[in-house]
Amino acid sequence: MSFINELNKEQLEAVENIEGPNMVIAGAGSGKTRVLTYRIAYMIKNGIDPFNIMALTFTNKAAREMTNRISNIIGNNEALNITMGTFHSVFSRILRLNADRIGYPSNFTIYDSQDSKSLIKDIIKGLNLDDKTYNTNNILSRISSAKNNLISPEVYQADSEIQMEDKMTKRPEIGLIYKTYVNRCLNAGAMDFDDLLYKTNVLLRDFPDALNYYQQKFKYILVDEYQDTNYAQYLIVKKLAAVNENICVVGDDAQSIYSFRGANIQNILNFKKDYPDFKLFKLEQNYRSTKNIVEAANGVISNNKDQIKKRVWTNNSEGNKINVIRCYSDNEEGKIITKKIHEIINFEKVNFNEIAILYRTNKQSRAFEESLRKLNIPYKIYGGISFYQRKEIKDLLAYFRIIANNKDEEALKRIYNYPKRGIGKTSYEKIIISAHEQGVNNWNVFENINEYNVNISNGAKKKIAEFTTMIKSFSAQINNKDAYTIAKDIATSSGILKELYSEKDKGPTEVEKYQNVEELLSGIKSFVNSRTSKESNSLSEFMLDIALLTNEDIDEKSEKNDKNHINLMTIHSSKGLEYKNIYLVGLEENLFPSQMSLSTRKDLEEERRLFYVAITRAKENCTLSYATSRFQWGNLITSEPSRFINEIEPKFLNFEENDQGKSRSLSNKIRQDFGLKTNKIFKSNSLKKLNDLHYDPKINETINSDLKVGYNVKHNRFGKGKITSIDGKGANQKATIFFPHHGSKIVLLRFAKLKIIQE
DNA sequence: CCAGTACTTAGGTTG
DNA sequence: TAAGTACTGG
Repeated sequence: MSFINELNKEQLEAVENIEGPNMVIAGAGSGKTRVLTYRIAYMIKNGIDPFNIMALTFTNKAAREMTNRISNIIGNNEALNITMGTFHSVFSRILRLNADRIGYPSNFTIYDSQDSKSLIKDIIKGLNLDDKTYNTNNILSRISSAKNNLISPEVYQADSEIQMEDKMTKRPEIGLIYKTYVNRCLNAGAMDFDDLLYKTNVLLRDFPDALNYYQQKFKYILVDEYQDTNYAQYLIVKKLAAVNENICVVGDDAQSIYSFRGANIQNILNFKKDYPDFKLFKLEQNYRSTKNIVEAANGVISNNKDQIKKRVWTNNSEGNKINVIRCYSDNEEGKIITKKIHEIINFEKVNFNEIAILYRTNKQSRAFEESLRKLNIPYKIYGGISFYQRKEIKDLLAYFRIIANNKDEEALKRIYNYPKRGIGKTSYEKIIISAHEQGVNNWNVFENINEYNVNISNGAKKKIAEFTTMIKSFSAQINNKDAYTIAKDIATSSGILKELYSEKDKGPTEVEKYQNVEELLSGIKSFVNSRTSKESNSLSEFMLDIALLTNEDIDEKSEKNDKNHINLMTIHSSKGLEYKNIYLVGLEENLFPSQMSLSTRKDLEEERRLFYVAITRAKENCTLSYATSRFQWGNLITSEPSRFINEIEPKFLNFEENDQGKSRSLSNKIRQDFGLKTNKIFKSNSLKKLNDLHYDPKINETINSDLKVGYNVKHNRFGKGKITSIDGKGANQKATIFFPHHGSKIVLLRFAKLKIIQE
């Protein structure tokens, strides 16, 4: 293998030490992926059977890319025999093989977080608890963190410390909710994301033969992004590696950004306790970024107390300073950044795919999306709602789910009356109550509606019988027909296709829904075509890890996957990626760092690591921007620049003038801003005050100064009308408009998108 | 049971 | 703002 000249000394050592416990601490841009791929290729070249290797990655995409790269290095398809993927996907497969041992059917459903939330909401309602004290999201994250720490409902309810915490927050029944939730999932033959890790631990704990089998099988274990593993993941790895101790973990404590998901930075710090004779390799040379970027990032991260000692350095050129741009509003930020991008594309001939806009929260993408569209710059938004999460897709999938697994309660809830078939919510609720009284699954009552004494009309009972007959007839066929044939049948017989087809003329959203369903069906068709004769092409097979796929996984497979676009994503999803030009936007206090992270050092340090991750994505140019005002839930809030800008040494920064308002934004004035601290949040009732003081006509383009009394305008909802008066100033400006069909209305100009009609 | 409407409330990152 | 829920009258 000719890799020796492609690796530096430390990298080479990390590649060649394949026995025993190893930890690779890999600074940003230090060639971590290269080390991992070469290491695995080296193992295979040295006679290790790929079937004995397990490599756990952070995303499915990373796993696919690594498999390809290894194949290229070793020159054959052996890499396909490595067990490689995310924790969730690898262990969901193992769980399916062993499902009967832990009381699950092998075709168990995987509940996504929508399903989990909906179930928890149900339980809270069923227990007659106040849904404000028992906030669904809070409860779910509490349950999730219990599972990630392998705390069972019984332990949860018995643990005095936990009980104390819940009493303090006046939610003593969380334990009961947790217990009910677990039972309902078991009853429905469903696992949520956390169960995939939790139940794997149960399997390895309670079934020594299974543990032994997988210990023998996975003689070599590699874990990427180890800093982002949680306790449940840690323990799985520890158990599997216990016999052979050929374990290699790779990570960077400075890039740990998933504690909200239970990730425990201690896992990386504790490695030496579990494996006292471990070897440590530090990759500190950064090959990605310029000196300015590397050193600016080092300075920022040094503000954190908890970290492994290392000094990331680079031989690359000094490069440009980091630009800082001030904007007046979120919309202006969108326009200015987009304009900058437009310029480098046109004048510096930068390719679209060398550019990324990174933000803290998904909703920030909107302003950029709009401006990019106006300038005709192709872009792709990563993350956001996955294809499989769309309502129309989930509805059809719910049919597939319940056909594969009749007990899937969340699927039943979605579709018992979709499309409308005359089974009302009241009837459904009566059935649930009856099922709970009898201690059976909801489906049991559905399929035997006449045997249970449920007080609903005979008409409704008849509809229910028709519905269950349909589902059962499909269930009977599911293993005899290929996925596409049966999926198409279901889409037709259920009435979904007809329903969506008939709504198509309502508007573009409806057309899109129909197209999405068509796309799902054609995806199933190509799934069927791609299967060899040895592989199952059933619908159940297709459904196996649908819940674990992200948009990126889907795009990757699709042929129209055109990479020539600029990239928009959250900082979290930018992990592991690099771009020549990074635009890091929304650098404001309370947004980044997020308001929720301000109360503890631990949370704030994680935000700082997130900031560190963000700037180290940049190879050559990094631009930071912030807006001094921003719309949030219909209210305008003012904001101060993020403290993180201040944490970069000034010698690395270049405060750029915002050329949309040169006269207003002198760089020394920007610096003054940094002295200010807390944000003032203006709620609706104090909006007036704000407008009188701060209003800038350029703040929001929707305010149309061209409007005058007497103009004929068109309103989205009310149609044509005539302006009879305009009053108020700035953002509070409103018009009274007379609409022939709706009478006189007063509208806020900043919300009403009025079009002037030329007479 | 259903459709249209008024009201409420959302804290953020993901497999 | 936007999404989801509760209410109301057909």
